[in-house]
Amino acid sequence: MVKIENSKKTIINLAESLLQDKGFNGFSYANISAELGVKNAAIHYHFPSKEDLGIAVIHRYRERFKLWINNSRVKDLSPVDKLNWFFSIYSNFRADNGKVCLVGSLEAEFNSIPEGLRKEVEALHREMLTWLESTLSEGKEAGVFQFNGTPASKAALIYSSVQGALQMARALGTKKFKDVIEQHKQDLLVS
Amino acid sequence: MVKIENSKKTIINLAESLLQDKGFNGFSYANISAELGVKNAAIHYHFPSKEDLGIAVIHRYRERFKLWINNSRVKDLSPVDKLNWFFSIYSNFRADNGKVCLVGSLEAEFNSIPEGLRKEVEALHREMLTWLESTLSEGKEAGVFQFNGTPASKAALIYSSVQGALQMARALGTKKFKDVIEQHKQDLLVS
DNA sequence: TTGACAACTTACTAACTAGTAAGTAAAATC
DNA sequence: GATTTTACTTACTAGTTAGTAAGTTGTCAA
Repeated sequence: MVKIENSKKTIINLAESLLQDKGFNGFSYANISAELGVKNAAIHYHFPSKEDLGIAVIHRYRERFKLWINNSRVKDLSPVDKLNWFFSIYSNFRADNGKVCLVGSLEAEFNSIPEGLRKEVEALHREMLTWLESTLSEGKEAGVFQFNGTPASKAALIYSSVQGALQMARALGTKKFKDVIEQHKQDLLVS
Repeated sequence: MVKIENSKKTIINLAESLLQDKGFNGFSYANISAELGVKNAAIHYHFPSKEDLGIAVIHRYRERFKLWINNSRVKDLSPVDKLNWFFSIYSNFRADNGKVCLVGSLEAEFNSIPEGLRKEVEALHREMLTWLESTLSEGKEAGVFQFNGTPASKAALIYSSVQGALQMARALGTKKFKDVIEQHKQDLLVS
């Protein structure tokens, strides 16, 4: 009998990677079990349904994001550095590896994924938008960001753009993604 | 024997709708044949493989986009109205019906779709970006648009944002999409 | 040392997937 | 009027999917 080390964590890691790579409808339990050298029933033991597995991936990401933004290494940054940190989540490793945002991947397939997973995606999206909004607000008040409109709609613009740009990078290359990030900075930063 | 009227066109219509709704890996030939009241082999007669069908959908969209932008009803518009026309493609009917951009849908699943389809998606994306870039360029020269950076990267920003915002609308509602469009106008238009 | 429990395997199912080969009916062409 | 072509149906396949029930093994606690 093959024992998986840190089974739950290892399975979630793999599922997260597959989600970003192939999408929810693009991977199967067989992909995971084959990779780990176990039978598919071993995956079902930990996550009875695919919906459970998907939810676990997003839930962990929500917890992680909450930890990040409340950790002093992010919380105490200047608004400009907070924004750079946010962009770096996607620039380092994701765009270069053809991976996309979990939220974007699942929202693209939103009408063909289970109900419970949709709720989880919605919650994550709201949480990330809320953080981005308050960061923009903070920066505007501090006089380092300039933009018209509300912080909420500017946050929605930036977030949706990052989401779309990661997908764009797959077809048109990483450079396009980096161009978009630079453009956001030019639009936003007071020079 | 049930005869489909305008069979090829009707099948492509349905496939396009399913693509925008469920994604490439989220629909099957059975969905289409059931909807039309025929057998799945009837669909295979017109489009031997699913890749063929996907390519046909994107190819038709490319032709349609080319016709639109070369038609005087769009070509002769002012830059501002061209941009409004572009936004209206997505505002009217797509965002409200939970449908997303074809390009976005397929790029989100890029690593789990057939090779030939990827090429077609890439071509469509390039064509749309090129048009948007030249529209932005035209508007900047005419003094009706204001933005830093190159028209190319501003075009990539706007396009990726529309793509992401359509996906966002599914989880967070249509209003969020409309906020993003308004924000783009505020960012861009000379007041 | 025993028993309980966790983490698997074995072996299976029912439903669905894209795709095919051969047959049929109606319409168009000769 | 005969023949060819188009657009389907019938009937099937091999592979994959998520999911389950029952059995096995290794570990840890009493």
